[in-house]
Amino acid sequence: MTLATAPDLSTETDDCTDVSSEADRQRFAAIGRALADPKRLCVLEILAGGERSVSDLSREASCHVPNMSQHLAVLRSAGLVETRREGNAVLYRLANPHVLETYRLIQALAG
Amino acid sequence: MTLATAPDLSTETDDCTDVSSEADRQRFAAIGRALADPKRLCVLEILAGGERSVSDLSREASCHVPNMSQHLAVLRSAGLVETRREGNAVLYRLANPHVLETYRLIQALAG
DNA sequence: ACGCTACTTGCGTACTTGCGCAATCAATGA
DNA sequence: TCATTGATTGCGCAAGTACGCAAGTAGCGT
Repeated sequence: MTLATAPDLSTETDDCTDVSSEADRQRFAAIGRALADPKRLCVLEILAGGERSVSDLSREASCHVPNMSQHLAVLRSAGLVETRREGNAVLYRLANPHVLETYRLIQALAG
Repeated sequence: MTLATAPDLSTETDDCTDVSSEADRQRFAAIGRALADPKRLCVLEILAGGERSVSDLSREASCHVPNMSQHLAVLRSAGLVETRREGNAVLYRLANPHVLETYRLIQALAG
């Protein structure tokens, strides 16, 4: 019906004509959701400058600590950031360089 | 307070210590939101194989046409897909190669 | 004009998310 | 042990989102 080039990629177990399973797409979407909030993107930008505590982050992103903690939980469960404790403080950092790379690409898309 | 490397990037007009303005992050987040749904990711995968009509897409992604139309509207307003009319049909395609590249990176992140 | 097919929009409902606030947990120091 | 600082969790509400269904719009053929 379309004149489209075609469905070449086959051998799929799923409804969708392509590479990923629905479960996979669910995981990818979770990452999308983590990247779907300006405050969380702000956090990524700050963390690009290095490890920060929750209170640092909430100060620099101007939001209340509990709210920041929730945003960080989203980022963490998406695997975009990791933590370590240092005494009283919990320090957050980017999980790996791909995170920033992905964010840069999104910025380019919005360009 | 942290031992973190520091706030080097300065000269910002904004609350956040980094490169983007809040308005920019809002636009980036809109792209994140567009990527935050499995069905929309499915659409991107299908469109990676070439232009498709709305009814093609809804069949291949197994969802009802009006629902698909709404998902496509989200993708379109995020600038991820573009359309052209061909007679009765509206054909959707990826707006540019960066879209797929970004999606691949997200998949890698989820890896 | 009509009907037909393809797509979009509007509306109601169920579900999810972001946020502030209060309460709680965790680590340190007196 | 108790107080203090730092972070997380639970709760309630407002706002946003996904979906199905019905209604509306757009192009094509008769």
